[in-house]
Amino acid sequence: MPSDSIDASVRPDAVVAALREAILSRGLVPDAAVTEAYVSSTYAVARPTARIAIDRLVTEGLLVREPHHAARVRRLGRDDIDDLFTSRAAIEAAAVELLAATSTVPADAVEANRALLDQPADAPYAARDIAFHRSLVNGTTSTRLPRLHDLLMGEIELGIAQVDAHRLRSADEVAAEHRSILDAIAAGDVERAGRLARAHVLASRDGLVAHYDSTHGSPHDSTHRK
Amino acid sequence: MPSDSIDASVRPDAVVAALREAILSRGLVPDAAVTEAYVSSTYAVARPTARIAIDRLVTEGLLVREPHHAARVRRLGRDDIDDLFTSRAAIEAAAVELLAATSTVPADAVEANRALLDQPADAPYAARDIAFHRSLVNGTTSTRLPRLHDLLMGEIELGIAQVDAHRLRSADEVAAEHRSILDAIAAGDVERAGRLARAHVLASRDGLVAHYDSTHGSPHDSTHRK
DNA sequence: CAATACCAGATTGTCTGACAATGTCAGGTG
DNA sequence: CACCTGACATTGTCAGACAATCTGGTATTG
Repeated sequence: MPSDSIDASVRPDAVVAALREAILSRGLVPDAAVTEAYVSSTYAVARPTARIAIDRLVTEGLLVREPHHAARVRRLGRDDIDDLFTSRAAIEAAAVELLAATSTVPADAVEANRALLDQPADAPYAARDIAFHRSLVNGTTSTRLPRLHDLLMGEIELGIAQVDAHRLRSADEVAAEHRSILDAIAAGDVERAGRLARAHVLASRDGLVAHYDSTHGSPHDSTHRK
Repeated sequence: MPSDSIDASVRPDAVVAALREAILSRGLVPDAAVTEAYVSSTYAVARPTARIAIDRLVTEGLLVREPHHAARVRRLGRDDIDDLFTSRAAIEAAAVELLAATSTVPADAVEANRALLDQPADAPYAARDIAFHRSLVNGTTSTRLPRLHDLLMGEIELGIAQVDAHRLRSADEVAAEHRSILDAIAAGDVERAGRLARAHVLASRDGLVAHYDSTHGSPHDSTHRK
């Protein structure tokens, strides 16, 4: 009972936000059925409205649905994590290259990275890390790159929640890499900025995938599909 | 769009397809109002169903909507074209690099490129060109890259329809570049394949933008609000 | 005569309630 | 024990209704 903290203006949006929160906080575990009736009664909206909210989360990739079946919370596998971060690396590299081309360092990216260091060393920093990356992409003049990035980040947040990986690397280490990316942008070094950004994201990918393998046992797969 | 909704028997999906067709074929011109009532009566569905269809096209970017206003067919400006192709270049380069890493040449990409050459020289080749690019991205093992690519291509098709640009370059020329990309993939040359793919898409961008400038004269554009 | 207040129409945003289609699963039957 | 059947759960869609909100024009007012 997340209570009815929904007096937002647009109803379906509020429901989407509440549902997303529930999913990402693992209030709804992977494979859990999310029926229209459940959403309808939990958030005190009509079933059509609940249906719309579920629809949106399906297109966001947080829920999956087959015809005439209840939607379920998506379970991300090793290959999904791999794919998500590989795609994300491409987007972020492109964004960072755009920034470097005009030596534009987004102010809130700097701010976000500072916040990352101000945290106590043992605090989970995933949210602040993500904030940094988002502000990088949002700092470009592009409107499509943030759109694509958001799409990926929604699923990635789900993946991070499912692969219960806190602090695979230290916040200091991560922040230092962020710093070097910002430096390359400021220097207008397009090639280096892009390379660093790509490497940074791919390192996260490899860390997560390795962690996934070590916790889920199965050691072989790679580019094979299920 | 064709990303997940494979069941065409679903009403809203059918309406979405029909509406998209109408928009891309310019049956609905830019800035034309698309009210729920219009969709409802035109396609003989209830208003809620029409609303859902409009919703989807808004998230696809073909329609724009402000609260309490009718949705309108999106008008793409110079900056939009630029942004779309720049983002697309990043996606396609990433896809082609994935293919080259395993020297995987998608069979239907070869086929699509052959079809491009078999066309009479003066025929519009936009559809076949797009088919080639789609099959490249779909040929990867990634599931997210095609999703992102589709999102961009939907808007890009709209842009190509709006900027009435037939054959800025000859089909032969385009097919030759495709050929060299396929060669690089077959050779497993990741760097070269990515570079060629990026250049190929950016060349299209520059051609379209130049054409836009020459036909629309004024260097201003984008969504005009009052 | 100009500026403002206000009213009517259009359109969206959401609800209630209903019904058919489809998929699931437990029980009964041979 | 395999198989059929029918109740149940859930989705997919519809119809109609009503309040909220925006637009544009008209009437009121200074």
